Amino acid sequence: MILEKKKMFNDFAAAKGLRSTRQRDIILDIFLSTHQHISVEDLYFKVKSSNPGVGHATVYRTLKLFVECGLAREVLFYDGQTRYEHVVAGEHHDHLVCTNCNSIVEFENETIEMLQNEIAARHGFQIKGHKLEIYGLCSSCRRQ
Amino acid sequence: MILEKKKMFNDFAAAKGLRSTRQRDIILDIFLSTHQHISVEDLYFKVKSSNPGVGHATVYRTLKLFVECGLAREVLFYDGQTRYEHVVAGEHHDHLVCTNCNSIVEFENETIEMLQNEIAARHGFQIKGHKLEIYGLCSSCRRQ
DNA sequence: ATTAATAATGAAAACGACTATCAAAACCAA
DNA sequence: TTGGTTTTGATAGTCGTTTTCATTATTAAT
Ligand SMILES: [Mn+2]
Ligand SMILES: [Mn+2]
Ligand SMILES: [Zn+2]
Ligand SMILES: [Zn+2]
Repeated sequence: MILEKKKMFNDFAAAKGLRSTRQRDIILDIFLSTHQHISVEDLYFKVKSSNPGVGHATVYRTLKLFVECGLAREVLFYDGQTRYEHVVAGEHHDHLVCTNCNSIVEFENETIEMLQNEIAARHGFQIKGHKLEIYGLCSSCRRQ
Repeated sequence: MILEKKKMFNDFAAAKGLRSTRQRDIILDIFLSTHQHISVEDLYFKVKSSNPGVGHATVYRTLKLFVECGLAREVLFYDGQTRYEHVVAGEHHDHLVCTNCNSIVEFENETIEMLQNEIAARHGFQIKGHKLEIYGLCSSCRRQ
């Protein structure tokens, strides 16, 4: 799984004529070891803790490469920070976001996806992507 | 319609113990005269053109009051600017956004709204709001 | 009307996430 | 090795927005 993704990035880099660097390897390793919607800042701190030399800008730059090669997806939940999540091949999901504790639940809904296609078609749009987020209070925040 | 909305704001302000100011009246007038998803910057320039004295910060502050009182809704389409649109009582819509020319088409879909409620209920969420944006190429941008 | 308390304003500075710059370092093909 | 090219990281800059704070306006009480 992880090796597979590393290969994915290496192939992408090779095809693009990118050089192989220690920094990109480190950032990929650490990104692959994280779960769910990590902010650039958090990833940067994780990287720094084991590799103090790595710079801010490199983390930003490298995450964009991950998106370009299909390893990561940019997610924005309006706390003003860009987050990245892992792309799982053939999978797509949207998010329930708790406005109190910021916890996130992922969900999939075929019907909604289908309806979106219909809506786009009806308006002559060629869909490139979409963003569906449901905001509210998660079950544990409701109780308190 | 416009008088109704002005009353709405006045009532809100009174209930909140806000003072009535020339600036807030001006900004409300001009906001009510605009259409669809205006950015703070654009509204600020509109305000300035007839009332050069009004400050940047006041426009930002006042728009937040409009949202709080239910007159306006914040919309973010990821060009990095916050936009505001008019709230029409009892109406809700989502957006198709052209990634090429930035044009926006509004749509409503009962089924999707219903499915969102189901999804939230299934996960124990109490919905506060949602955001559904479909990104793609509009019909005229497709042709070119 | 005058006053006094307090809220609102606007110019300017600060903020925060991100991007650009650029000299130094790393990479890699020859 | 060498040398051309890419990448890096410190730092400065950008941009939308928020904060600060001295000044001004509003309002309720006199
Ligand atoms: Mn997710
Ligand atoms: Mn709209
Ligand atoms: Zn919660
Ligand atoms: Zn278009």
